[in-house]
Amino acid sequence: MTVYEELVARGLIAQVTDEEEIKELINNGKATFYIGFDPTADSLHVGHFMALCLMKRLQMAGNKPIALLGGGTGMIGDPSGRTDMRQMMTVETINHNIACFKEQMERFIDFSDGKALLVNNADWLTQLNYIEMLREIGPHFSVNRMLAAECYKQRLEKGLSFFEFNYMIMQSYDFYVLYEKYGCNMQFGGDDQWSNMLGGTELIRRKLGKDAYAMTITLLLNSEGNKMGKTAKGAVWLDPKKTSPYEFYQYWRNIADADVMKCIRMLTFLPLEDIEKMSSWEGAKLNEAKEILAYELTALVHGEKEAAKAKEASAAVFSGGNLDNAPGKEIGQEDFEDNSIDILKLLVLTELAPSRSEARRNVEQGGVSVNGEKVTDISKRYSSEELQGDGLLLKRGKKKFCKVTVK
RNA sequence: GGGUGGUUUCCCGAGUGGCCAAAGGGGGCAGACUGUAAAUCUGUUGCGGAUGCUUCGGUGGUUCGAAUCCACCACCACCCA
Repeated sequence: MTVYEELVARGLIAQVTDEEEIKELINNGKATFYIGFDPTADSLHVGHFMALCLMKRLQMAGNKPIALLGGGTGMIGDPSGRTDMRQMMTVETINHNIACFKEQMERFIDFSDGKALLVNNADWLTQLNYIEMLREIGPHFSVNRMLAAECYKQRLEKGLSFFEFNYMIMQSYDFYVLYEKYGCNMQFGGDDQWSNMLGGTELIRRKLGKDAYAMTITLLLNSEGNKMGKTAKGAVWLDPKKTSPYEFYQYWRNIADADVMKCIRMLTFLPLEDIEKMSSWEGAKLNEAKEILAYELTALVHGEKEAAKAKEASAAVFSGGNLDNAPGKEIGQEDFEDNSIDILKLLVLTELAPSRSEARRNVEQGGVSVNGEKVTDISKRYSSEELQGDGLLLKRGKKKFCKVTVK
């Protein structure tokens, strides 16, 4: 099976500019392609992860990836598919984020010996001279056409500033620069990037009379049509300090039935034959698929060891067993009053509840238990002796646990 | 530059002087049911143990009392230039 066929089979490809050409290039390792990452946060998330996996797949097939960090484009912010403007970031924040991205990317992609490149578009975008720039590439863009682009639709109703409108031009210019500098002949990106990417291929054609190609990756949506990898509290991060391996594992373990197979197909590296076998699983059996998905992804992102720990902790917490790896929290002597601590404070300290009010509600509604026993008294206190040794296993709701011990 | 409309709690959106911590919906959380799924039903959803405290773009003002009235400022949308 060729790489291209595999990508199709996994449902990763959304749109392509020229299917035959792209097949030919990537199947034969002749593509030099780039994917852009704007440094919008201090960690990559699941959406980026898909892009990185794609890079890896193509790299394994002999193609050369370029990871483009958006130190320049990040100064503007992509308005595609958004209803409001992104918050402008300071240069310091952008640089910090870039450093974080770099570190995480190096764990996935092999950048040694020029097998892949890591570049920052701030290197050329910030050097541009406004007038020169306008004369050089301005004539190649039609405002009429830009406005017709799907990605601006929402913004044309809510308002789009000239500032953001330029994003597409910057991204197109990136592609052009990379083509000239590194012979980059292909761009990949999320499906929401389609318009921006076409801008690039068109600019290259108009300026250089050469063909370049673009391909978008299917956005990972759940059965309700929302982007995956997002929780009420925000994104599911790849940085273990922001989303612990346990939380990461749990996110995938709790996925909806309708989405499991799609995720396994799109996100894991399991062979397609194995995935085929799983696709007939139904009902409770699907739970096994969820375990596999959670384990595989956690292993890819955090390593086998962390994945095994997360799996064990989950098993322990949900069906009994060794709790050593369960999420835990140590509290200090200073948190005690008269050598004891009340249940609400424990819930807040362990971050199982965001505030005492919320914690109180949880207790009142019968959602809190300690060492398996339901707690209904909001003024219940625990002495520091009770927290010695193995500590207490606090549980809020069905899925949130924390083992509290004293320092 | 001129005009009109707007800015409400996580989001949408009601509220136009006291009965407002603020309707309704979405989302979240908890409970029941289950398979750590979905659907459904119930409760809950600013902070605080409580008398209470802090919120309705910002700043001042009117009033016994303001999310609601006035002034100025900021931001946004639409229309006219």
